[in-house]
Amino acid sequence: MAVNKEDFRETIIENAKAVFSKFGFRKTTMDEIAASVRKGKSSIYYYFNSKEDVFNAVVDQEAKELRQKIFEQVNKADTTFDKIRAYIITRLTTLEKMSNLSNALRNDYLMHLDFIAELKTRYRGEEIEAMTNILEYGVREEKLNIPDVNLTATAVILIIGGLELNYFIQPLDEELISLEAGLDHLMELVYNGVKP
Amino acid sequence: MAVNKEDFRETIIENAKAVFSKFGFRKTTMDEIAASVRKGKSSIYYYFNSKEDVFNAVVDQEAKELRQKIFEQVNKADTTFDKIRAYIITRLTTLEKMSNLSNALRNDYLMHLDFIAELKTRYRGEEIEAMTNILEYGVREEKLNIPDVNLTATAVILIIGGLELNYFIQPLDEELISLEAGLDHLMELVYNGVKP
DNA sequence: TTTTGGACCGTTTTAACAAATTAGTCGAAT
DNA sequence: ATTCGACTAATTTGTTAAAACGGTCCAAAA
Repeated sequence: MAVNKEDFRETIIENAKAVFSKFGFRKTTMDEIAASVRKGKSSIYYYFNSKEDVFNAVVDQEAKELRQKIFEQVNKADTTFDKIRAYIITRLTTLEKMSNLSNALRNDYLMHLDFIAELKTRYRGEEIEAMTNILEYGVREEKLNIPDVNLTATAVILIIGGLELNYFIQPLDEELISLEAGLDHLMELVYNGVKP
Repeated sequence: MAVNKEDFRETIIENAKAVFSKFGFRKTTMDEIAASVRKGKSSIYYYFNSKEDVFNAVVDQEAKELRQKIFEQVNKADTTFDKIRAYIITRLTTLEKMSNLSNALRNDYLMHLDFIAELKTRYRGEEIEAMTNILEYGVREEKLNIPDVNLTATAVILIIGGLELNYFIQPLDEELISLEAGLDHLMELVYNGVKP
C-alpha cells in the first residue's frame, strides 16, 4: 500500500485523528483505529508502541499545523505589535477549531487534569522561543524598549496560556469577539505606557 | 448554645469548611457536617436548604476573607502600581492557601468543570469593580493615561483569572517565586511603555 | 415559638462478582 | 519488511443486592 513506513504512519495519524475527535481518547479503541485504516489491530503496533503513543502523534501533528498557521499570520504582519496580536489571536481561535485537544479531552473527565498540564508544558518552551524572536525583532527593527526580552516573552506566553484555559472551560464565542477589542486596547496601553 | 440563628449558621459554616477541605464536596456527607457541630442531620436543614447551599455559604465566606485580605494589602500600598501588584499577588497566593476552592475541588473530578466555571463568574463582577476603583484612583491622583478604565480593569481581571487557573491545575511553588519578579517586570513595562 | 433528633422515603452509591472488551504480545504467514 | 489471528492479562461493563445518602416530616424538647 504505502510506499514506506513513515508514509503509513502519517495515514494512521490522519485517520486516528478523526476517530479521536469523534469519540475522545478514552472511548476510542485500538481496533477502531485499525479498522479506520483497514488493517488488523496488531498492525498498528508495528508503527506505534501504545495507544498513548498514537494520541501523542496526533497531538504533535495538530501542534505542527497550529505552529504553521501562527508562522504564516505572524510573518504576514508588519509591525511587532501586529505580529504579537496575530500570534495571540491565531493561537486562541485556531485551537478552538482544532478537534482533539479541545473536544476529545473536554468530554474525558476521567483523563486527569495532569494530562492536560503535561500537554501544556510540552510546547511551552518553543512558544517562549517563538515569542522571544518576535520581541527581539521588534527591539532591533523598531528599537522598542524592552529591558528583558526573555522574561517578557515568558510572561506573555503564560498569560496566553491562562486565557486559553478560560476558553477551554467556557468556549464563549461572544467573548472571543470582545477579546480582539480588549487585546487591541491592552496593547496600545503597553505601547504608550500609562505614564502621563 | 449559640445566641441566635445567624451565629449558629456561622458555626456550621466554620465547621463545614474544615470537613469539605478534608474530604471534598462529594465525599462529605450531611451527617458528617452535622456531627462536626454535634447536632442531628435534620438540624442542619433548619439552617440551610441543601448540601450545595452549605457549600456555597462556605465559598462565600472564603471569598469574603480573600476580599478582606486584598483590601488590606491594597490600602497599605501607596502608588497605584503597588496597589495593582498587591491585588494580584495577594489574590494568587491567598487562594493557593485557601482550602476549599483549591483542594476540595481538585480531587472531585466528577464535580464538572461547569461548576468551577460558575464559581469563577460569580465574583468576576465585583472583581472588575474593585480593579476599576484602583485604576480610577490612579488616573485621578497620579494622572495616569488610561483611555478606557473599565476595559483595562476587565482585561486585568481576565488575565489574573487565567493565571489562577494555571496554578489551579499545577500548583508550582517555584513558578510562584518567579511570578513576583515577572510581575514587577511586566508592570514596569506597562508603566513606561515599550515605545522608544 | 424556636430548635432538635429519630424515623422514614426515594434515590444514589457502593460492593462484589461474572461477562465482555480492551490494550498489548507473539509467532507464523506473507 | 509487513500483516494478521490467536492469545493473555488487565480493564471495563453489566448486574444485583445492600448500604449510604440527601432530604422530609413530625413529635418532643427547650
